[in-house]
Amino acid sequence: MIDINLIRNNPEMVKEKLARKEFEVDFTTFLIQDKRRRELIFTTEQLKAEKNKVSAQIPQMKKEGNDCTLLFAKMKQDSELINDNDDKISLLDKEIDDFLESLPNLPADDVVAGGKENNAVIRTFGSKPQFAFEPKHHVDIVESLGIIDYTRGVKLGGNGFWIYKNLGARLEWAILNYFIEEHLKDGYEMLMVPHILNYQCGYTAGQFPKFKDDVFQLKNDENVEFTHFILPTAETALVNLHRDEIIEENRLPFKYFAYTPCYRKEAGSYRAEERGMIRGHQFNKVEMVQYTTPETSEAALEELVNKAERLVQGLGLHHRVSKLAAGDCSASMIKTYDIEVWIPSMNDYKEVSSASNAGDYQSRRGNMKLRRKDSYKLELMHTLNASGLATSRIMPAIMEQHQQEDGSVIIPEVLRKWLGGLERLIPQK
RNA sequence: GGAGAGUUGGCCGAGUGGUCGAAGGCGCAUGACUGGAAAUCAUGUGAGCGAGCAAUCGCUCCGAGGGUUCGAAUCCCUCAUUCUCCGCCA
Repeated sequence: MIDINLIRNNPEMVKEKLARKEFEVDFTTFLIQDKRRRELIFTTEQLKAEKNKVSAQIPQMKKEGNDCTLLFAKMKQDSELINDNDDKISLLDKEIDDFLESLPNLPADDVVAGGKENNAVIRTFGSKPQFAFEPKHHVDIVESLGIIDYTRGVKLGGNGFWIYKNLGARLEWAILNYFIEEHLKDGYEMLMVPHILNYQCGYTAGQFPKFKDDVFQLKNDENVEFTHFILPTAETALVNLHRDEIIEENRLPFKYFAYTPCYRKEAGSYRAEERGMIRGHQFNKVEMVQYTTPETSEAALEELVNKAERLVQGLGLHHRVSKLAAGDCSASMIKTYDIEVWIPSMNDYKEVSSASNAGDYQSRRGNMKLRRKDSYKLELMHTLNASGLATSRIMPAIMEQHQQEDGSVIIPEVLRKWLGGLERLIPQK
């Protein structure tokens, strides 16, 4: 949610910034409704003040034995008028809220306008591996190594699921261990969170109501709207930890991370080129989240993207970092960096981490505040998140970038301690 | 799944229809006292919304939502949640 006062005071500026996110708005109706709402509140509150005043006199009058019948009749009328007005106000509230929550966050000033085509690569690590042989697709590699079972995954869960088996499961776990260990070194607090979340979590994160059909919804009664869903990313949980809380300024920043599987419907997004584990209904991810003061969130974003990048570097994978154009940032975010790893078979870079600053957008939706040390004033916190990392793109990248002519795959050094020192995966007969 | 008891301000806790945004205590802040601290004393100490340049004023909020009433923290209904006991279970 963006600040309603920004729109009241400077609708043109907000309109211009949203346009950079390729979002067209017209504030005419909103501004009229907002004005009407405030007028209604003003007159209704005057009525209430009068009512309260009279109410306070009633015990005294009764004590003195006065007849209150006429007074009660008038009070009843006033109460009905107040109720009518309150109904009108809540209707306006709802319309205004619906409108406000449909607006994406404003992009940062240093984020360029436009869509995906305006994303800018800001740095690159390593270079595209050159193969003296015909490199294989990761699906063929993992099958020949016997570390992923697609067929049986589909048998159990349907299209979009797979099974890590044997050294595949251990490699996946090693990757996650590696991420966890690095985050602990950096002083991030590890959390294990519920995988089933209530609706409000999706709302605070900025994913609902717009993207509520992208998650697996849970409900026991066909006739009611769902109240819970399976988390699509740990961000949805982590960003709700401090919902409806006030945090003393000097306790910030909070730095958390959590490993969870991520469950997504990914309806209709399948393409042949994304075969394998590039896009599944369930994938593993370690997610980082920070809660900061407004003035430190910029620096926190750089810290997060650097952390994520170091993880990819540690695995020796060629990748690049892009700063997204406004229109390619997700709705809640003011600025986003993507880390994309090179997938030879796709001849393309695929996202392994997205590091974003949500500013106060999520905090406003979730009512998350900080109290200033000196002034005791309340302010909205800033929230940031970054994957660190998703394995579903990392595993293919390792398979393809580290593949050898004999069909084996070199295991990155940093992972070996969790695999009993194993240096390479060998094809099964 | 069944039965019972709770949910009040940063925390503890009183309050069962009327002047209660809410006693009392703790904590915290400021001041006095002190060489300094402790103790003590005094004063202050929630959030949201609306009006106002501001000082300030008004409205709303006692788990959430609805209802009864002139009037609800207090009565009724629904839901959430915590605790205790019983049952079932990985």
